[in-house]
Amino acid sequence: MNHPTSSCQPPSELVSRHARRKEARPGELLDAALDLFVEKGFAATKAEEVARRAGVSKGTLFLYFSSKEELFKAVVRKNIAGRFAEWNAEFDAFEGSTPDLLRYAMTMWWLRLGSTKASGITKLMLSEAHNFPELAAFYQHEVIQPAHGLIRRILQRGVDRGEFAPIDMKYGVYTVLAPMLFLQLMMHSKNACIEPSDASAVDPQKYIATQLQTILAGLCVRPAPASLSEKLPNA
Amino acid sequence: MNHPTSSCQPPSELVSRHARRKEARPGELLDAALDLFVEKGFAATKAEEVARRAGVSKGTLFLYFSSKEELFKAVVRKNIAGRFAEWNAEFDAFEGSTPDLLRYAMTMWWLRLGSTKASGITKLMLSEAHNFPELAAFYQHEVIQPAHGLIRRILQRGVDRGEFAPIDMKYGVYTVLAPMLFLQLMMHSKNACIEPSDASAVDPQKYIATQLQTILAGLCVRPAPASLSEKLPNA
DNA sequence: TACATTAATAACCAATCAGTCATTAATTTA
DNA sequence: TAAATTAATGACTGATTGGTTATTAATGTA
Repeated sequence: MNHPTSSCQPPSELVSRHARRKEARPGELLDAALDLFVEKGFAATKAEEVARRAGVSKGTLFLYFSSKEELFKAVVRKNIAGRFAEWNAEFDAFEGSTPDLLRYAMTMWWLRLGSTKASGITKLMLSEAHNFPELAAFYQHEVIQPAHGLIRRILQRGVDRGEFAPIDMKYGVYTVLAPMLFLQLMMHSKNACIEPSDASAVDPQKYIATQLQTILAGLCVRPAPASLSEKLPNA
Repeated sequence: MNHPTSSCQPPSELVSRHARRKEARPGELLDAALDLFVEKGFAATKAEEVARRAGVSKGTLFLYFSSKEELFKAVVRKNIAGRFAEWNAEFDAFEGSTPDLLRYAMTMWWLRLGSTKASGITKLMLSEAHNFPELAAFYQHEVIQPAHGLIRRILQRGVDRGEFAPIDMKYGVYTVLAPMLFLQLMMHSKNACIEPSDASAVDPQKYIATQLQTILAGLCVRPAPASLSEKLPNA
């Protein structure tokens, strides 16, 4: 009766250190792992530290995840990869114009992923892919490809409906992805190494709005809402 | 007479393993270290591997550099930090218009740094700064601050001469820096994790040219080439 | 040639850390 | 309550690796 099914962090010594909570452990371990992976990277995160943060011993971690790499994959699945199906369905069901769909998609991306801890995974993969080829392959297959596919389908929808000019899809996808990538890197480099220590941060919402404007100006076939890219004559 | 002062890598067993080449060692070690740091990151690069690539034993490495961190600092000094004085002087002596100076600066950056191995240091610092605070501080002081200063002086020159509209310097510096950062990240992420495996690379020269176009359009006070930033009415 | 100097080596040490396993104890079942 | 089950532990192992040091040998000098 007094066993702590609902308390995430056992207050102190009130709860036995051997409390059995089979259902809650994996989720708690995954949350702790996300925190630490994003904060310190994959290689630099110690299994024991993840366990400690989740309130269990290292042995328990390996009871639920067979290795550190499997733990990482589970983190990626829970926070990123596992959501593409839902997003695809959502975008398929979208009724409005494709410019609106793109605006909606980037806004949702920011709210659901970009602004959360999980977006730190991007920076992590960028730098550690080389040292962990199996994780890189997993990430490529479970995240990069679905993401590109999703953006490509949005752009294709615009072309098919005559809203966007026909374009080289490869570059189109990049145009959308690049500012998202940059924003994530800014967010997860607080301490130094991009900004001089006294700089104040960029406002993400404003940055996204500006980028969207530019992207749509480049894509749209319409009266070209202030078509920028065509009239930069000098040099 | 036959002692190998000029051969970088002793061909094979022809040269004694104890060959004494005090002058050449540091340079060779620095080159090997740059290769490996850029390829695998700081933490993942093993001291012994650096030594082996330079053709010496691990002991010899620590004879010339007191620790792995000092080795890294020396690499940064040689390849990046040590060049700012020269660049500052060069830009001070520049005679032409400030748009031309900016074009010149970004082109030179690409030729002398951006396109070289050394540009991989940027990605490395971005991801490992958190785990090595002393290196982060060093890099901040020796690279980030001089770089921002250099760009700021170029922009200020433009403002002072009436070529650029007065701007918030902080944002101006970012506008110049962001595409350089992005290009470096693209270059040093060949394998995966940004591009889907079948994508072909972006052309850096073209990318820089395009970015310069956009940046100058935004900065110049001239016929105000379609002043963008003022007419973004909707949220 | 004998001796001194020092560049270079390789065996070694101590710390770190992913993953294992014998043991403990919470819970269930009889 | 006693036996059986299994969640959880933490001491342990083996591999890795930054850094040290006693030894070796190349070079200079008398």
